[in-house]
Amino acid sequence: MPRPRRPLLTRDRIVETALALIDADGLGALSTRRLAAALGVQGPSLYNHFATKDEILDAVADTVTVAVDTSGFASRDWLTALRDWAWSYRRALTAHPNIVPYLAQGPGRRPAALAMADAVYGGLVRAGWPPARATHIGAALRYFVAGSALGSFARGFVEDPELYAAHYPHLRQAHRLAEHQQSVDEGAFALGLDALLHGLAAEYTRTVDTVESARPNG
Amino acid sequence: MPRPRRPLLTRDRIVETALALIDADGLGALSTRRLAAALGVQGPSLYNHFATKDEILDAVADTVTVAVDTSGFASRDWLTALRDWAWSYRRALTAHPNIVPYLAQGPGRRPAALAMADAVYGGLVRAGWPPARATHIGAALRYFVAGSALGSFARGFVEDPELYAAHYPHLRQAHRLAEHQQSVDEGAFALGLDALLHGLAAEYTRTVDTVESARPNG
DNA sequence: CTCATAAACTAGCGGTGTAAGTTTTCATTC
DNA sequence: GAATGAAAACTTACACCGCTAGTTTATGAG
Repeated sequence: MPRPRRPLLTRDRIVETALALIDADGLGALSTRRLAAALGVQGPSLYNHFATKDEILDAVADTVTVAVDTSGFASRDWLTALRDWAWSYRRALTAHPNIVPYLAQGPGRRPAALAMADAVYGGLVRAGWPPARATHIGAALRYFVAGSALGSFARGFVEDPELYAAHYPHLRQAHRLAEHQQSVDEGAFALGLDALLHGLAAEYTRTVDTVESARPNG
Repeated sequence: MPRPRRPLLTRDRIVETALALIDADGLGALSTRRLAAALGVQGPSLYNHFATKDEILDAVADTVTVAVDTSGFASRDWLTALRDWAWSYRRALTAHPNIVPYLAQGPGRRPAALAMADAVYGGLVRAGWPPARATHIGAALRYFVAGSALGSFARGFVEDPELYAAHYPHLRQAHRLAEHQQSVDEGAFALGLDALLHGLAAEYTRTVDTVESARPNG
């Protein structure tokens, strides 16, 4: 088949289909040939639109990140903004957990990821956090959200009662974690996020408020 | 070459070499053929000692986990034990960051990972946390530690000043993050862990202490 | 001494990412 | 409107991948 009258592929169609395949069968199951087949095309044709497979994955990762809402940093207090962002971030990632290991490596050159980092860091600095602290806070929350979305904690435990009964006395009920996967994973996230933010709020009054009030114009 | 007089391979030697290759060149660069070559052997010979490549990776992941110290749960208060464990866990993972994406998928059937989960959960329950809360706390800390070790936050940002200058005003200094990688990553971890534990301590006095004192024998 | 097992080998299957070169169509310029 | 160069599909091919099957020979147990 030569060049068709109307292109069979577009970058958007490729990314969309790749995400669907990743969601359905996992990151490891995405090959250029399978992706091309799903698009009704031969493998190498993809390279007319992307230079490498990683470039496709970058685009997929960024479309997932686009869904993250950072608008709170423009309109709410920093603590509320942080909480809303963290939940939105988590929702975006858990909607497509299989891409998380790729995405979690950092923003790289992906526009949506960079825009998110920019909004978070900017919001924290504007709220009065010293730059170094703002970096640390953004990183710490990213650690927590990415870790929570990287894989289900609950599904990490095999559903085999005998495995635990023998050698791990406290894990006797671990084989039942999978049943309650969502409530376990989400409950752990909620608890951890609340604790984290509680601790940050205390730190804020301890450092930022103190510094503000010590300044002539504070 | 037929069966040699003394075995060329042992499970330990395979795991050791695999970890060294992963440390040096990344998880993606570990192939059975490259691993075998590093051991002075042909690829398929590995399958006399391990059934699949994943079984090798499981063994590698578990040797990394063995280094994690959970002894605090037997001798210290739960908050100190949690802090010591988290730091030890982080040190073990950051010593071999390339295996973290594999290891972070859950304990599976890996003995060291299960023993760690057992110690943490058991310690928290013994300290008075309700079982569901103990699960959440263990999961939340695992999220945070795994997320922090999954990849450097600092190295996630490209060292290209122009990338940021144009569109991401608050990230103007992001290209310099790599210079301070360790202090950024570790500072973020320290800040986040302190905040998390601070929040958990508050939660403890709010729930567990209250319940204890409300019980007849409290 | 016999013989099943263990531990290496070679050959090969179906799959991978991607480079190279071909063909035809589209869009632009004279 | 003709010429031309880029675009977008194709086929072929390479080097590598995990793993299976079958072969050979040394080992260790009966």
